[in-house]
Amino acid sequence: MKELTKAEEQIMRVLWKQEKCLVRDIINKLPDPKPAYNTVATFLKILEKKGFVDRKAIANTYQYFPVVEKSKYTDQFLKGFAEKYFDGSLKKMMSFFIEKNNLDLNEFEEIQKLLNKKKND
Amino acid sequence: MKELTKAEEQIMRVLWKQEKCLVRDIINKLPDPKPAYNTVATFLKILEKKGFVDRKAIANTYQYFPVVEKSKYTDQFLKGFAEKYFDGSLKKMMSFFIEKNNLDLNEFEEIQKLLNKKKND
DNA sequence: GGAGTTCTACTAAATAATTAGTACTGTTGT
DNA sequence: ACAACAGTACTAATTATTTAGTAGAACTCC
Repeated sequence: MKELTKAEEQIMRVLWKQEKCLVRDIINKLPDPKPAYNTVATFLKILEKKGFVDRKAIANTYQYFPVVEKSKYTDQFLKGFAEKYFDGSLKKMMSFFIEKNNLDLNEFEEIQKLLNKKKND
Repeated sequence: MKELTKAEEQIMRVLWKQEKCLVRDIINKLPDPKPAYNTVATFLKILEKKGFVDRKAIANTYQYFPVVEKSKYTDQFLKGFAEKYFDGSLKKMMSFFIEKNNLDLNEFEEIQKLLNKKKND
């Protein structure tokens, strides 16, 4: 799976949220200043070539939709990040979160519950 | 704090590991194909301007060292990532790890221990 | 049935990131 | 003192990324 550049990523994030979109829909979801229609169309073409999106002819236009799942992308990305910054250890990365970021008590407990559940699988 | 581009990041990672380096040391640590001396020197200049590194005259050359801590950078980076992909919720991001990645039993327990310790602070 | 509108394909301009050359400065060993 | 070497500053070439224009196809609605 290739990497996404920043602009490509922004469009993928819209697509992941909406599941399927016309070019116009994507523009509407993007923050101001809105890019030109063709700018978005160009990125969709790039993303299609990279294998991140596909499209379906519908009425007199195309509907675009993600081919790579968001969770697959984030998973790979975070693993890559752990590789680079935490000796490839997800445990170290999680420990870093726990140490560094103040989760509130509820959140701690929810995570613990989840851990217990997982542990018994 | 600014963002690092890929090439800049690679140099920072050497610097974070070594703490202080001459240009030559950095080149030695980089994987083949090794970049030209001047390539590295250029990036160090950029990084200096961006406020990520500083340098000290030593003997007849300069010694470079990081000014931004690695943990500060990763922390900010991961928060930004959580922002974009997990509605800003670190808890969601951690849950994602737990669901997705198979930590082994030991790792689970270590994380739990850490959580307990933190909870009682 | 043609003026206006909407979309696509193709292309290209603008900007950012990456890589390294050249010229100069100072150091070293003889 | 000076040839050979190492480092630095300045500059420039190359490539990747971002942005959007232009031309043409197709539909739309008097």
